[in-house]
Amino acid sequence: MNDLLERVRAMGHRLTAPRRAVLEVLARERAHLTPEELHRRARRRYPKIGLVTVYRTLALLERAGLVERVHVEAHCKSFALVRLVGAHHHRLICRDCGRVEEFSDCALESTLKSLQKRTGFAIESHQVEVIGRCPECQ
Amino acid sequence: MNDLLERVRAMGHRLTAPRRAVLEVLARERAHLTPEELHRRARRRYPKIGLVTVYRTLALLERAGLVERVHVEAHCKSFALVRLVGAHHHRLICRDCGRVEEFSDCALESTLKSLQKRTGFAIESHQVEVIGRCPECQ
DNA sequence: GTCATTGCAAATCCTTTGCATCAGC
DNA sequence: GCTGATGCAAAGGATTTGCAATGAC
Repeated sequence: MNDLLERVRAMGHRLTAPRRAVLEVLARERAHLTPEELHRRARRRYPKIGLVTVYRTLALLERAGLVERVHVEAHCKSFALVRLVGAHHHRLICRDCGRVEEFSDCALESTLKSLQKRTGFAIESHQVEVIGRCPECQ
Repeated sequence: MNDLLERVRAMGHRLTAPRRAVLEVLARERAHLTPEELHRRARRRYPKIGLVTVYRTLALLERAGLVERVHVEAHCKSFALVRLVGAHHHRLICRDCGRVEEFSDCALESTLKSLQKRTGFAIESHQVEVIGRCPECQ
Protein backbone atom coordinates (compact mmCIF):
# COMPACT_ATOMS: atom_id res chain seq x y z
CA MET A 1 0.00 0.00 0.00
CA ASN A 2 2.65 2.52 1.00
CA ASP A 3 4.73 1.62 -2.01
CA LEU A 4 1.70 2.46 -4.16
CA LEU A 5 1.37 5.87 -2.57
CA GLU A 6 5.08 6.41 -3.02
CA ARG A 7 4.85 5.49 -6.67
CA VAL A 8 2.12 8.02 -7.28
CA ARG A 9 4.11 10.69 -5.55
CA ALA A 10 7.30 9.69 -7.35
CA MET A 11 5.61 10.33 -10.66
CA GLY A 12 5.07 13.90 -9.61
CA HIS A 13 1.41 13.59 -8.66
CA ARG A 14 -0.09 14.88 -5.44
CA LEU A 15 -1.17 12.46 -2.79
CA THR A 16 -4.67 13.62 -2.11
CA ALA A 17 -7.36 12.11 0.08
CA PRO A 18 -9.49 10.90 -2.86
CA ARG A 19 -6.51 9.19 -4.45
CA ARG A 20 -5.63 7.50 -1.19
CA ALA A 21 -9.20 6.29 -0.84
CA VAL A 22 -9.28 4.77 -4.33
CA LEU A 23 -5.91 3.09 -3.88
CA GLU A 24 -6.87 1.71 -0.49
CA VAL A 25 -10.02 0.13 -1.85
CA LEU A 26 -8.18 -1.38 -4.80
CA ALA A 27 -5.43 -2.69 -2.55
CA ARG A 28 -7.77 -4.15 0.02
CA GLU A 29 -10.29 -5.82 -2.24
CA ARG A 30 -8.46 -8.40 -4.24
CA ALA A 31 -11.05 -8.12 -6.99
CA HIS A 32 -11.82 -6.11 -10.07
CA LEU A 33 -14.29 -3.27 -9.64
CA THR A 34 -16.16 -0.93 -11.95
CA PRO A 35 -15.69 2.81 -11.48
CA GLU A 36 -19.14 2.90 -9.91
CA GLU A 37 -18.42 0.13 -7.40
CA LEU A 38 -15.11 1.74 -6.62
CA HIS A 39 -16.84 5.04 -6.03
CA ARG A 40 -19.34 3.51 -3.65
CA ARG A 41 -16.59 1.87 -1.62
CA ALA A 42 -14.20 4.82 -1.72
CA ARG A 43 -16.96 7.03 -0.41
CA ARG A 44 -16.93 5.08 2.83
CA ARG A 45 -13.37 6.25 3.36
CA TYR A 46 -13.77 9.76 1.99
CA PRO A 47 -17.43 10.71 1.62
CA LYS A 48 -16.85 13.83 -0.45
CA ILE A 49 -15.26 11.93 -3.32
CA GLY A 50 -17.08 12.30 -6.63
CA LEU A 51 -17.47 9.69 -9.35
CA VAL A 52 -15.59 11.94 -11.72
CA THR A 53 -12.55 11.83 -9.51
CA VAL A 54 -12.68 8.06 -9.50
CA TYR A 55 -12.59 8.12 -13.29
CA ARG A 56 -9.73 10.57 -13.29
CA THR A 57 -7.81 8.59 -10.70
CA LEU A 58 -8.27 5.37 -12.63
CA ALA A 59 -7.00 7.05 -15.77
CA LEU A 60 -3.97 8.26 -13.85
CA LEU A 61 -3.27 4.85 -12.36
CA GLU A 62 -3.76 3.16 -15.69
CA ARG A 63 -1.27 5.49 -17.34
CA ALA A 64 1.11 4.74 -14.49
CA GLY A 65 0.67 1.01 -15.06
CA LEU A 66 -0.62 0.47 -11.53
CA VAL A 67 -4.07 -0.59 -12.61
CA GLU A 68 -5.41 -2.51 -15.57
CA ARG A 69 -8.71 -3.29 -17.19
CA VAL A 70 -10.19 -6.73 -16.67
CA HIS A 71 -11.94 -8.34 -19.62
CA VAL A 72 -14.23 -10.94 -18.11
CA GLU A 73 -17.42 -8.98 -18.22
CA ALA A 74 -19.14 -8.17 -21.44
CA HIS A 75 -18.09 -4.56 -21.56
CA CYS A 76 -14.72 -4.61 -19.84
CA LYS A 77 -15.61 -1.83 -17.50
CA SER A 78 -13.77 -3.00 -14.45
CA PHE A 79 -10.28 -2.39 -13.19
CA ALA A 80 -7.86 -4.26 -10.98
CA LEU A 81 -4.66 -3.33 -9.27
CA VAL A 82 -1.47 -4.61 -10.86
CA ARG A 83 0.49 -6.48 -8.23
CA LEU A 84 3.49 -7.98 -9.99
CA VAL A 85 4.41 -4.45 -10.82
CA GLY A 86 6.19 -3.86 -14.06
CA ALA A 87 6.69 -7.54 -14.70
CA HIS A 88 5.07 -9.61 -17.38
CA HIS A 89 1.82 -10.80 -15.81
CA HIS A 90 -1.54 -12.35 -16.45
CA ARG A 91 -4.70 -12.81 -14.43
CA LEU A 92 -6.65 -15.62 -12.85
CA ILE A 93 -10.13 -14.37 -12.03
CA CYS A 94 -12.94 -15.81 -9.96
CA ARG A 95 -16.12 -15.71 -11.97
CA ASP A 96 -18.24 -15.44 -8.81
CA CYS A 97 -16.54 -12.93 -6.52
CA GLY A 98 -14.27 -11.29 -9.06
CA ARG A 99 -11.15 -11.96 -7.04
CA VAL A 100 -7.97 -11.55 -9.06
CA GLU A 101 -4.73 -13.49 -8.74
CA GLU A 102 -1.74 -12.74 -10.89
CA PHE A 103 0.73 -15.11 -12.41
CA SER A 104 3.63 -14.67 -14.78
CA ASP A 105 4.72 -18.12 -15.91
CA CYS A 106 2.54 -18.57 -18.97
CA ALA A 107 4.97 -20.79 -20.89
CA LEU A 108 3.84 -19.38 -24.22
CA GLU A 109 7.26 -18.70 -25.72
CA SER A 110 7.38 -21.67 -28.05
CA THR A 111 3.72 -21.27 -29.00
CA LEU A 112 4.36 -17.67 -29.96
CA LYS A 113 7.50 -18.54 -31.85
CA SER A 114 5.71 -21.08 -34.00
CA LEU A 115 2.77 -18.70 -34.48
CA GLN A 116 5.15 -16.06 -35.69
CA LYS A 117 6.76 -18.49 -38.11
CA ARG A 118 3.44 -19.75 -39.41
CA THR A 119 1.66 -16.41 -39.88
CA GLY A 120 4.47 -13.98 -40.60
CA PHE A 121 3.20 -11.64 -37.87
CA ALA A 122 5.82 -9.78 -35.85
CA ILE A 123 4.55 -10.62 -32.40
CA GLU A 124 4.81 -7.87 -29.84
CA SER A 125 2.78 -8.80 -26.81
CA HIS A 126 0.11 -11.10 -25.47
CA GLN A 127 -2.42 -11.25 -22.69
CA VAL A 128 -3.90 -14.24 -20.95
CA GLU A 129 -6.94 -14.29 -18.72
CA VAL A 130 -7.97 -17.42 -16.89
CA ILE A 131 -11.46 -17.75 -15.45
CA GLY A 132 -12.44 -20.08 -12.65
CA ARG A 133 -13.86 -20.23 -9.16
CA CYS A 134 -11.71 -19.41 -6.18
CA PRO A 135 -11.52 -21.79 -3.20
CA GLU A 136 -14.02 -19.73 -1.19
CA CYS A 137 -16.63 -19.62 -3.94
CA GLN A 138 -16.47 -23.30 -4.81
CA MET B 1 -20.32 -17.31 -45.65
CA ASN B 2 -23.23 -19.52 -46.62
CA ASP B 3 -22.64 -21.69 -43.60
CA LEU B 4 -22.96 -18.56 -41.49
CA LEU B 5 -26.29 -17.70 -43.04
CA GLU B 6 -27.43 -21.27 -42.53
CA ARG B 7 -26.45 -21.16 -38.90
CA VAL B 8 -28.49 -18.06 -38.29
CA ARG B 9 -31.48 -19.60 -39.98
CA ALA B 10 -30.97 -22.90 -38.16
CA MET B 11 -31.30 -21.10 -34.86
CA GLY B 12 -34.75 -20.01 -35.90
CA HIS B 13 -33.87 -16.47 -36.89
CA ARG B 14 -34.95 -14.84 -40.10
CA LEU B 15 -32.43 -14.16 -42.79
CA THR B 16 -33.00 -10.51 -43.50
CA ALA B 17 -31.11 -8.13 -45.76
CA PRO B 18 -29.55 -6.19 -42.86
CA ARG B 19 -28.31 -9.39 -41.24
CA ARG B 20 -26.82 -10.56 -44.50
CA ALA B 21 -25.07 -7.23 -44.91
CA VAL B 22 -23.51 -7.36 -41.44
CA LEU B 23 -22.39 -10.95 -41.84
CA GLU B 24 -20.93 -10.26 -45.26
CA VAL B 25 -18.87 -7.38 -43.97
CA LEU B 26 -17.63 -9.41 -41.02
CA ALA B 27 -16.79 -12.35 -43.23
CA ARG B 28 -15.01 -10.29 -45.87
CA GLU B 29 -12.93 -8.02 -43.67
CA ARG B 30 -10.59 -10.18 -41.71
CA ALA B 31 -10.47 -7.56 -38.98
CA HIS B 32 -12.29 -6.48 -35.87
CA LEU B 33 -14.73 -3.61 -36.29
CA THR B 34 -16.72 -1.37 -34.00
CA PRO B 35 -20.50 -1.23 -34.41
CA GLU B 36 -20.06 2.15 -36.03
CA GLU B 37 -17.46 0.97 -38.55
CA LEU B 38 -19.58 -2.03 -39.27
CA HIS B 39 -22.58 0.18 -39.85
CA ARG B 40 -20.70 2.37 -42.27
CA ARG B 41 -19.54 -0.63 -44.27
CA ALA B 42 -22.82 -2.52 -44.12
CA ARG B 43 -24.58 0.53 -45.46
CA ARG B 44 -22.69 0.14 -48.72
CA ARG B 45 -24.42 -3.19 -49.18
CA TYR B 46 -27.80 -2.24 -47.79
CA PRO B 47 -28.13 1.53 -47.49
CA LYS B 48 -31.28 1.50 -45.37
CA ILE B 49 -29.63 -0.32 -42.47
CA GLY B 50 -29.67 1.58 -39.19
CA LEU B 51 -27.01 1.58 -36.50
CA VAL B 52 -29.50 0.12 -34.07
CA THR B 53 -29.90 -2.94 -36.24
CA VAL B 54 -26.16 -3.41 -36.29
CA TYR B 55 -26.18 -3.43 -32.50
CA ARG B 56 -29.04 -5.88 -32.42
CA THR B 57 -27.42 -8.12 -35.00
CA LEU B 58 -24.16 -8.15 -33.11
CA ALA B 59 -25.98 -9.11 -29.93
CA LEU B 60 -27.68 -11.93 -31.80
CA LEU B 61 -24.45 -13.18 -33.31
CA GLU B 62 -22.64 -12.91 -30.01
CA ARG B 63 -25.32 -14.98 -28.29
CA ALA B 64 -24.99 -17.48 -31.11
CA GLY B 65 -21.23 -17.64 -30.60
CA LEU B 66 -20.55 -16.50 -34.15
CA VAL B 67 -18.94 -13.24 -33.13
CA GLU B 68 -16.78 -12.19 -30.21
CA ARG B 69 -15.48 -9.04 -28.68
CA VAL B 70 -11.85 -8.12 -29.25
CA HIS B 71 -9.96 -6.64 -26.34
CA VAL B 72 -7.06 -4.78 -27.89
CA GLU B 73 -8.50 -1.33 -27.72
CA ALA B 74 -9.01 0.45 -24.46
CA HIS B 75 -12.73 -0.03 -24.33
CA CYS B 76 -13.23 -3.35 -26.07
CA LYS B 77 -15.81 -1.98 -28.41
CA SER B 78 -15.02 -4.02 -31.46
CA PHE B 79 -16.17 -7.38 -32.67
CA ALA B 80 -14.72 -10.09 -34.87
CA LEU B 81 -16.17 -13.11 -36.52
CA VAL B 82 -15.38 -16.45 -34.94
CA ARG B 83 -13.88 -18.66 -37.60
CA LEU B 84 -12.84 -21.84 -35.85
CA VAL B 85 -16.48 -22.22 -34.98
CA GLY B 86 -17.24 -23.92 -31.74
CA ALA B 87 -13.67 -24.96 -31.20
CA HIS B 88 -11.33 -23.68 -28.55
CA HIS B 89 -9.69 -20.64 -30.12
CA HIS B 90 -7.65 -17.54 -29.49
CA ARG B 91 -6.72 -14.51 -31.51
CA LEU B 92 -3.67 -13.02 -33.12
CA ILE B 93 -4.38 -9.39 -33.93
CA CYS B 94 -2.54 -6.84 -36.02
CA ARG B 95 -2.17 -3.66 -34.03
CA ASP B 96 -2.12 -1.53 -37.17
CA CYS B 97 -4.86 -2.84 -39.46
CA GLY B 98 -6.82 -4.83 -36.91
CA ARG B 99 -6.64 -8.01 -38.91
CA VAL B 100 -7.51 -11.08 -36.88
CA GLU B 101 -6.11 -14.59 -37.20
CA GLU B 102 -7.29 -17.41 -35.04
CA PHE B 103 -5.30 -20.24 -33.55
CA SER B 104 -6.16 -23.02 -31.18
CA ASP B 105 -2.89 -24.61 -30.09
CA CYS B 106 -2.09 -22.53 -27.04
CA ALA B 107 -0.26 -25.27 -25.14
CA LEU B 108 -1.46 -23.96 -21.81
CA GLU B 109 -2.64 -27.24 -20.30
CA SER B 110 0.28 -27.81 -17.99
CA THR B 111 0.42 -24.14 -17.02
CA LEU B 112 -3.24 -24.23 -16.05
CA LYS B 113 -2.83 -27.48 -14.18
CA SER B 114 -0.07 -26.11 -12.03
CA LEU B 115 -1.96 -22.86 -11.53
CA GLN B 116 -4.95 -24.81 -10.34
CA LYS B 117 -2.80 -26.77 -7.93
CA ARG B 118 -1.05 -23.70 -6.61
CA THR B 119 -4.09 -21.44 -6.12
CA GLY B 120 -6.91 -23.84 -5.42
CA PHE B 121 -9.02 -22.22 -8.13
CA ALA B 122 -11.25 -24.52 -10.16
CA ILE B 123 -10.24 -23.37 -13.60
CA GLU B 124 -13.00 -23.24 -16.17
CA SER B 125 -11.77 -21.33 -19.20
CA HIS B 126 -9.09 -19.03 -20.50
CA GLN B 127 -8.57 -16.56 -23.27
CA VAL B 128 -5.40 -15.52 -25.02
CA GLU B 129 -4.91 -12.52 -27.24
CA VAL B 130 -1.67 -11.98 -29.08
CA ILE B 131 -0.83 -8.60 -30.53
CA GLY B 132 1.60 -7.95 -33.33
CA ARG B 133 1.96 -6.59 -36.84
CA CYS B 134 0.82 -8.57 -39.82
CA PRO B 135 3.12 -9.12 -42.81
CA GLU B 136 1.43 -6.34 -44.81
CA CYS B 137 1.75 -3.74 -42.06
CA GLN B 138 5.37 -4.44 -41.20
C1' DG C 1 -51.39 -13.57 -42.61
C1' DT C 2 -48.44 -13.82 -38.67
C1' DC C 3 -44.90 -12.48 -36.07
C1' DA C 4 -40.10 -11.46 -35.94
C1' DT C 5 -37.40 -7.64 -37.41
C1' DT C 6 -36.54 -2.99 -38.67
C1' DG C 7 -35.88 2.11 -38.45
C1' DC C 8 -36.60 6.16 -36.12
C1' DA C 9 -36.73 8.99 -32.09
C1' DA C 10 -36.13 9.19 -27.47
C1' DA C 11 -34.38 7.42 -23.27
C1' DT C 12 -30.63 5.70 -20.68
C1' DC C 13 -26.06 4.83 -19.43
C1' DC C 14 -21.26 5.66 -19.14
C1' DT C 15 -17.50 8.79 -19.53
C1' DT C 16 -15.39 13.23 -20.36
C1' DT C 17 -15.04 18.38 -20.08
C1' DG C 18 -15.44 23.27 -18.40
C1' DC C 19 -14.87 25.95 -14.69
C1' DA C 20 -14.69 27.93 -10.17
C1' DT C 21 -12.96 26.37 -5.71
C1' DC C 22 -9.86 23.89 -2.82
C1' DA C 23 -5.70 21.85 -0.93
C1' DG C 24 -0.85 19.55 -1.50
C1' DC C 25 3.65 20.78 -1.55
C1' DG D 1 1.23 31.10 -3.00
C1' DC D 2 1.38 28.40 -7.00
C1' DT D 3 -0.54 24.86 -9.46
C1' DG D 4 -2.48 20.60 -9.70
C1' DA D 5 -6.64 18.25 -8.15
C1' DT D 6 -11.51 18.25 -6.98
C1' DG D 7 -16.59 18.56 -7.29
C1' DC D 8 -20.43 19.95 -9.64
C1' DA D 9 -23.14 20.54 -13.63
C1' DA D 10 -23.36 19.98 -18.25
C1' DA D 11 -21.84 17.96 -22.53
C1' DG D 12 -20.76 14.10 -25.30
C1' DG D 13 -20.81 9.26 -26.74
C1' DA D 14 -22.30 4.78 -26.85
C1' DT D 15 -25.96 1.58 -26.28
C1' DT D 16 -30.76 0.33 -25.36
C1' DT D 17 -35.80 0.75 -25.59
C1' DG D 18 -40.68 1.90 -27.29
C1' DC D 19 -43.43 1.67 -31.06
C1' DA D 20 -45.48 1.75 -35.55
C1' DA D 21 -44.37 0.00 -40.08
C1' DT D 22 -42.24 -3.65 -42.80
C1' DG D 23 -41.01 -7.98 -44.77
C1' DA D 24 -39.52 -13.13 -44.14
C1' DC D 25 -41.56 -17.34 -43.98
